Amino acid sequence: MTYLCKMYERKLPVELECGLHLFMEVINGKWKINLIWCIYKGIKRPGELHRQIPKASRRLLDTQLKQLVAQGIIVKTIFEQKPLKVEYELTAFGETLIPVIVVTAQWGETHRQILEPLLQSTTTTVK
Amino acid sequence: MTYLCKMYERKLPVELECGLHLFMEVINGKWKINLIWCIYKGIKRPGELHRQIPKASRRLLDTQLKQLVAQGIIVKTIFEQKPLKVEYELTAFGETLIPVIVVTAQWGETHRQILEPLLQSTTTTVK
DNA sequence: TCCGATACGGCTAAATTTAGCCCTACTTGA
DNA sequence: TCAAGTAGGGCTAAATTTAGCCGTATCGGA
Repeated sequence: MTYLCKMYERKLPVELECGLHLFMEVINGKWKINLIWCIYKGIKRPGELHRQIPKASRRLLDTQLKQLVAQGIIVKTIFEQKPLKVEYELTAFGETLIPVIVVTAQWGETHRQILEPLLQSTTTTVK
Repeated sequence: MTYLCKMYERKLPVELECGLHLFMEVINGKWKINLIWCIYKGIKRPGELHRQIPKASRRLLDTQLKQLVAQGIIVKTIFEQKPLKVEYELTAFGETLIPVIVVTAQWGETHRQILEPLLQSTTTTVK
C-alpha cells in the first residue's frame, strides 16, 4: 500500500530562528487553530469539523488536517468499519499547544475593541 | 500635506472570530515579530533594524513597519534634524504583546528539537 | 564633486496560500 | 434505484505575501 502524496515544494527557506517563528509555522493556516480547538473540545470526525467551521471549504480543512497530522499535532485513526469512520485526536505534543493558544486568544479578546476597527480597514500588505 | 498611501484592497474578509485570529492578524508578516522584538530591545532606527535583520529585504521591513504603525503597535517619530532621523517605539498597546510573544516563543524553543525536522521537510501546503 | 549613509516609494514577478469545482467509492435508507 | 452521507484527491484560478530592482532626496565627508 504505497502512500502517494504530492507536496508543494517550498522554494524559499522556512524561518526557524526564533521560537515564535516555530510556533507560527505550526499554527499558520487559515483554519488550523479552529481545527485544533474543535478537536480539543471533542469534535473528532471530519464531517463534524466541516459542519462546525462552515465558512471553510471542505478542501482546505482536509489539507490542513493533513498538515497537522504531519506536524505531529494530531493523530488520525481510521476505523475499518462497515460505514467508514475517521477520528482525529490531539497528540500529547498537540496538547502542549493548548495553553499557548489560550494565552494568545485571551490577548486578542482583551483588545478586541481596539483591534477590530484597525484590522478591518488596514490590510496586511501596505503598499 | 496630503497623505497618499496605496493600500492593497482586500477581497476576502478578515477572520476576526476568535482571539487568536486577532493576534495572528497583527503578528503575521514574515518579519513583524523580529521588528517588534528589536524595537522592544531598543533598536529604534530603520537603518539599525535593517542591519539587525539582514535576511529581510529593506523593502519588506519598511512596509511591515508601516503596518505595525497602522495597527497601533509602534509609533514613528520623525526628528526634523539636519541629517534626517527616524525612530520607532512600542506603544503601550504594543507592550501588551510582549508577554504573549514570550509565551509562544518559549513554546517554540521548548519543542525545537521536535519541530525543526518536521518543519523543514513538511510544507505548509500539502497537496 | 563623488561616494556613502539616511530614509522612502513605485513597480514587476515570484512564491505561497485559498477558493471552488469535479470526481471516486462505499453504505444506508427511502 | 436514487438520494444522501461517509471520506478524500485532482485540478485551476484567484488572492495574498515576498523578493528584488530602480529611482528620489538630503546630508556629510573625502
